[in-house]
Amino acid sequence: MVDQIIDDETIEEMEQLLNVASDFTRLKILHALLSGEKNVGELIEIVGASQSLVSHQLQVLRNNRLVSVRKDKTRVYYRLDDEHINMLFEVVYAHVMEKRMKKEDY
Amino acid sequence: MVDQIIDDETIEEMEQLLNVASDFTRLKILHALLSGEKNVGELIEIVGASQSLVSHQLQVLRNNRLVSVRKDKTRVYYRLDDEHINMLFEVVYAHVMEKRMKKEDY
DNA sequence: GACAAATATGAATATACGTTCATATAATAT
DNA sequence: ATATTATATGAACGTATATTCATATTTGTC
Repeated sequence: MVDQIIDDETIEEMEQLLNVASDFTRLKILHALLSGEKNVGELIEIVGASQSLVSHQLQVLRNNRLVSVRKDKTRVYYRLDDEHINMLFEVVYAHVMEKRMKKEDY
Repeated sequence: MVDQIIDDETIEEMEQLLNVASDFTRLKILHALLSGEKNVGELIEIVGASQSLVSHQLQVLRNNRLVSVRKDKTRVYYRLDDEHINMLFEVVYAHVMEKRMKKEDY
């Protein structure tokens, strides 16, 4: 399926998505959202980063449409806007685990 | 499966993998290798980047064990060292395609 | 050994970006 | 209206890294 020719524009878009995903703070946010929507305060708590940092990174996730927003009074709730994020997590997680195995029997 | 608690060390390793994958040149190299092993000269041709750049990026892929190496006389052949790369490609590709659909009916 | 071809490596540069700090905005409550 | 809570935003800084240029290394051939 993917072992066809992929044009450069598509590769660039793939690069873009992977770039957004390849940050510790954003990964923690995405992971937190796997179990359902959370507001910013909750995310700050779970991720363990500063308010400003979490807010900035949420902006990045928003701009790239990985998350969508819902406002309720003063709270802002974020949730995953993409079913593929789950699969992305699965694949990357599986990779990391396998590499860990291989390392053990060096 | 992944909607469990994932410790920070694992997240860091996921970040690391995604970082390696999130580069245009490296993505093109990985994509070229999906169809089978290639030597450096062939990769330079396919990717359309300079000899130095391809060689540098191959080093990054090597260091992170995404590719493995085989030498034959003066040629060096690279191939994917991981079955998950295929799946990673599939997932990211699917994501990009879906986002493209959604954009069309803005 | 000298030379050529294939690949790797090191230094230098420029740019992108993650994080912090300070401040702004928006909504609610008193 | 003021104060408070929740969230967003802008500037500044430091660091990581992609790319280029020049040079080194390795292997094979003459």
